[in-house]
Amino acid sequence: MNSKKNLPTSGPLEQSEHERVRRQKRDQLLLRGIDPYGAPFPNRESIESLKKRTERLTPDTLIEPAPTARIAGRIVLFRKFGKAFFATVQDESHRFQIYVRADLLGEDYADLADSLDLGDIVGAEGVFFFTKTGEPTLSVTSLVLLAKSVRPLPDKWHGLSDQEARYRQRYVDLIVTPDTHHIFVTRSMIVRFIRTFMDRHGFIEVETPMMQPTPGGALARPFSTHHNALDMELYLRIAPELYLKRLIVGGMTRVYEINRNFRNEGVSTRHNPEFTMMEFYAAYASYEDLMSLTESLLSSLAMEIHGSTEIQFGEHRISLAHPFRRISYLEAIGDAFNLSPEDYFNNERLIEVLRSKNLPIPEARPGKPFVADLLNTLFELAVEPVLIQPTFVIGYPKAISPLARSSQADPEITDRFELFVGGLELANGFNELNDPDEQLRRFLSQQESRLSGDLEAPPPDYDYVRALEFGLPPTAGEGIGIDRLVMLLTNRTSIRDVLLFPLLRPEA
RNA sequence: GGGCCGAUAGCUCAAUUGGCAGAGCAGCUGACUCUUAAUCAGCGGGUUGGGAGUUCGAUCCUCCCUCGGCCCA
Repeated sequence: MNSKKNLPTSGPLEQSEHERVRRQKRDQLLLRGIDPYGAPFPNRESIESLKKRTERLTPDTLIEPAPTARIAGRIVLFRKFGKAFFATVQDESHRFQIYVRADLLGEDYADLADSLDLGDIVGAEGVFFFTKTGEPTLSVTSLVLLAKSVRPLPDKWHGLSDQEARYRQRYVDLIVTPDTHHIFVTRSMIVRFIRTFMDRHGFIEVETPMMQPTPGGALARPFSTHHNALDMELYLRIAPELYLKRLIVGGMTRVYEINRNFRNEGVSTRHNPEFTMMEFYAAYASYEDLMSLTESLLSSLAMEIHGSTEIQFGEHRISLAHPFRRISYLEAIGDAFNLSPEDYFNNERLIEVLRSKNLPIPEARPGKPFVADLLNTLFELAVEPVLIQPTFVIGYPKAISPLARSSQADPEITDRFELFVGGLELANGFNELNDPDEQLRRFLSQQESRLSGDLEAPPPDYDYVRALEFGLPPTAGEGIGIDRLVMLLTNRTSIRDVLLFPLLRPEA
């Protein structure tokens, strides 16, 4: 039996000496009639606002009466003297120094000063002044403890560098890592900008089911769950696609949705089981229109976030100025491997190339065109990694694009594009299939793959076919991976750095 | 799924052919009413991720497990 288990504790977690000391301080405060988890602190001014309000003052121009202020935040630095102390208070990512003197606080000083710790949350009221060294400071006339922190913060200088701890205890990471706070503020700005952009372009934002009786709109394994009252199986959506197109049938001409998709797949620096996508559909438009819209969105977004269309991503300098480069899928592969057009769909030739480059040969999968996997392997290994500057890949063969509409000019090619930036697949768009009979045939063919073991093939959605039978106008649709876009614009190579709470295994 | 790397005090990190596990910050005690990573003096703090093996002796070597990071698939 661990001796620590015998010590007083309010929870199941073991306590360090630090915690025991802090809990004792907290209990002392209670005995003196001070609530360590104080009341609300109304009419508080943010430190950001206080700094803005006083930023033009200098020690020479500060005249009586000096401004007063009422702020609140967490003590992140603490410099104590005999009967006075300086503390740095943090509110959001902003910091302000307060100066607390026994002779100004009277009896309150002794009660509080001895029991304050780094990490405590306080409210302070006082008068603005400059110290000898010119630091803007609040001379405190009233100080209240708003929340006692009974766990010590990480090293005030080194912060939290253990990646695992930063993901698992994001609350601590946010307190001590200004960069982390900044990423999520930026993420919010990005999403807000996209919404405004889409609204300005005549799209309306909609919300469609996250729980679907028939998962569809992508090739991926879904998460499943159960609805008790209706006693039915439901699936967390892998894409909103089929619902959004139903809305186009219903007469909405431009819709978008920014929300989570769920795919029951592995976790990596580029994949999280739940991730955020924007999907949007425009009736009467073509995938060419969507490419233009995407170029415009990305370059104006870069201007908004960075004040420039030039951004840094890892070792690369990337220009998001439009237009973006366009290349053909097959030609890109052909160029990389010195193939002639008659080799493009020749399985033996493609396998030969893979062998010669010592690349893995994919296994044939039931119900899936083998050539698609061969081409994709070549594409992913030789083409994607070098697509650093924004590039639209177009001209995808029908064999690897089961959801897209065939081109009128060349039935073997689809009217589809994918956008790559910094080696990341960022967007995927195409002209939508609107022939209900062809749609049904593709559903049934996918059903066959499904029955022969392809767990990524979705089941037929007969209601969607019925919707198409009422008539879907020619429509172009696109999905943009929001997490990857945030990675790009915040220069992060792991998706976990742009998710507040990435999925991790349970703690040991 | 595979390879490499990592897990030591609350945090950041040391250490030992295999021989009492150390520092800085944080904490505690004391001094100090203009500091800003405050300073000065003193003190306490460890199941070295978990388990097994080898050994007189394991934080260190071997094996298994857990969690994470990076790369590959």
